[in-house]
Amino acid sequence: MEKLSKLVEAGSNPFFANCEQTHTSAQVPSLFDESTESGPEVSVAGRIVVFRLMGKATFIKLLDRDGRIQCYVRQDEIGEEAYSAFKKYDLGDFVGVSGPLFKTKAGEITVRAKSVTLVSKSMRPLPEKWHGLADEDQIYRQRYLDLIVNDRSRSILQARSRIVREIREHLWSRDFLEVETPVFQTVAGGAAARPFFTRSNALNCDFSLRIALELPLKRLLVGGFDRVFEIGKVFRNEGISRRHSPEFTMLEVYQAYSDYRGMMDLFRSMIHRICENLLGTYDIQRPDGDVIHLAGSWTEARYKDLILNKTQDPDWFSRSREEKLKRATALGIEVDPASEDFEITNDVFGKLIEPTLIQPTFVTHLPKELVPLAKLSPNDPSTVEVFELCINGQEIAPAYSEQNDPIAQREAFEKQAGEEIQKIDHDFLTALEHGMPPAGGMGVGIDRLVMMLMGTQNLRDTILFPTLKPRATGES
RNA sequence: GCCCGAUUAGCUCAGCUGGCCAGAGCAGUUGACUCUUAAUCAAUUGGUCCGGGGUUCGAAUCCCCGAUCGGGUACCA
Repeated sequence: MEKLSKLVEAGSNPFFANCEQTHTSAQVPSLFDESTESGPEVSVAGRIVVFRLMGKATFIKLLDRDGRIQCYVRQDEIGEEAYSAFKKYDLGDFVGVSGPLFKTKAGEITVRAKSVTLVSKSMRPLPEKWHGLADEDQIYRQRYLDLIVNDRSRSILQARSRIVREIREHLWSRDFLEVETPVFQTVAGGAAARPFFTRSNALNCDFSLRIALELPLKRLLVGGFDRVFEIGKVFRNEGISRRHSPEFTMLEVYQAYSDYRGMMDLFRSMIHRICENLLGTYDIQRPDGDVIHLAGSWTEARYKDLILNKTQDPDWFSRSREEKLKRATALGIEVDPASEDFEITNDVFGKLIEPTLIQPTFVTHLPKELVPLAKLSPNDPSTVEVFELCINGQEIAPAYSEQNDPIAQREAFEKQAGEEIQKIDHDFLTALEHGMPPAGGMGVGIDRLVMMLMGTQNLRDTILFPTLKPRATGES
């Protein structure tokens, strides 16, 4: 603060200044010619994150969008007056540095400053340079500080953006149309979750925020857009945890004249593309040391077989509700005693099987009660034509052969609405009655996908600004 | 929602069997230093020990209430 007013008194307000950036920290090393031990003149710019002053010469490091670049500033090269002004710069200030390249004794390619310009002053100190910022609350509340000092956070969040870009390019290249559908919905459908509500003054009515993208996208199938996808935020007013965020990003894809098996190929090829173009590996290291192998064609397993295998009970599915309840409890899981038959079985799946599916596994033939929007399996009408892809012990992507029979769809909705207090989207049913082509559809939780690919343990590490409780008072 | 844990300088943390002034490193400030890599060396500033109440001659430390955060758990096809 005092420094700033001194600067202004001295007639140089840094906030009026700007500078050139011809290259980034990542581009500079490739410009250096090892044979001549020299490089061209460059202009780099960034925030000072290292400041090592040694009398009449100083090393600084600038942080730009690609990382860090070292600069060497000498009094005899920028002049006495400029150097004494430079010495007053602080960690955290933004500067531009221009000059040729050289290699230090330690072998680091460095910009030898011919000029240094202060372009923005930092009036608050940076977090500790060695330990970085560790306070989790502050990491999320002041993400900008986290990004400055914690390289891991930077790379995860940059990777997220690049992953989404690969997904888009993959789908574009297969002639999918990217669309945007409404966040405000009169009936929040396509999933079962408590919605958030908001109000329109102009229309004098209440809206839910969407909990899924599904129903509007299927209307587009009816309308003849037979390959569509959307990447967007959905909102669920439920608990927050390491794996749950109230707003999160979904990809939903619908492809007519395909089915859930087509979605398998689509998703696998998408992940393989990311491995190849971005990660440079098909093996993902988990924090616990396990490795997820994404190469190849991935395992398939029937829901029923997984259950029978886990319960070690060949008669599981013919047992009574009470008997299942007893046995599930004996396996060491908590089950709501009021649960329906299929819910008990699904608790066994969710609590005992899913967490163990670290390697990619397509779980197929789910019981129809769990999935009201999918087609029944022709061979076994108690199951549906779907897969639930589990990787990293989490459900990453469910996909269906989408239900396009309006009568069957209405029945499934009514059954669901009877159990839970849920409204039926009648307009969607009307749309189905106009005819929807057979289609495969898939939903992908982008945040969880990034979590898996980046090997992080907390969903919030993949979200730039996670939802937090507002600060009670004042500012720091 | 419930159960555990945490909260001390701008940041990272120590101190917690109740007892001389609440400490260190980094950052800041002042000085020395023309190849540093957590630069080094010397000096120095900085505290509502999360808030409130209680026990006690005495509380950062023990007890109660509250706030915030984290972990687990529940809800979430």
